Amino acid sequence: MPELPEVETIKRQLQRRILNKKIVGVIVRRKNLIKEPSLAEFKKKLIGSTIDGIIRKGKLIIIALSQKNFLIVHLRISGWLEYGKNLDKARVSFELSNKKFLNYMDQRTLGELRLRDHYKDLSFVRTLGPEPFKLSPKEFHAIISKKKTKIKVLLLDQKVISGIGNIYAQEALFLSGIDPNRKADSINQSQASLLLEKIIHVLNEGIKYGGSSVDTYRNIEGNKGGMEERLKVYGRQKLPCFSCKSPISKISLAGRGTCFCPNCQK
DNA sequence: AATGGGACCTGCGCGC
DNA sequence: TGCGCGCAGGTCCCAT
Repeated sequence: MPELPEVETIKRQLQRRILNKKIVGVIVRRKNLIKEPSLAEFKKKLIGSTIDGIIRKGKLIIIALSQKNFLIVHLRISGWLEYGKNLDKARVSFELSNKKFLNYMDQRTLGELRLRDHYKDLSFVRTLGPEPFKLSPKEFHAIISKKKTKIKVLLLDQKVISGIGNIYAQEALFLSGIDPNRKADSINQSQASLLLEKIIHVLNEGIKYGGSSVDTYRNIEGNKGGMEERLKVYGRQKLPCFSCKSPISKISLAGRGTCFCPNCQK
């Protein structure tokens, strides 16, 4: 999915486009994406609501509504939001008061939409770890030095640190010269500081270039991001490392493809 | 506690 | 061309 930079890009565009608009209609083409409440309640409560604010928590988009409830969108792997015409391919479309539509797109339909009175009590939100931007190098080292799992797997654990996904984890490890197989507790303070710095760097680059569109991801205008062409290791298996020219390896860690340079990352 | 596998889904590109 | 396979940005759940 959309990782933190993609979701942040969406959030910023939504703030420009849909703030203060009223929802006047809801078209649900794929019912099982609506996790709560019932489909009828979902539509009934949404229609007539005004969009008061857009919040991002980790990889979640939360749309604050005038009737003191929240539309919580988890894009999972292949979701994105597209603003404009009513799209037939959209899984869910929200009709707005300005005759435009906010379309929930999702090839694999693994995403989740919820309408709730609160979002902070959602278990996924409650257990969300801190975002990298908020951590000091010392705090980050303290967190990872307590874990024996592989560092790459740890970076993907939203309960430990939130916002990082499979692309940016690989990029940050490459930039800090750390082998994704390393046990987290084997990383010393100076390496942890470098890793945190690179995590923040790649996330900020991702935001700056509007996210990575390696596959389905689009921003709300339907355009691709610009970050995918700046990725250093993701998807570059067998190609020469940008730093040392030796071929990039690809392995599987916790069921996720993982590219790295065995020569540069120790 | 850590690890691996499968589940949830659709659709693309590849080799045969 | 058609078909089967592997793979894809996430997360949860279960067994070992």
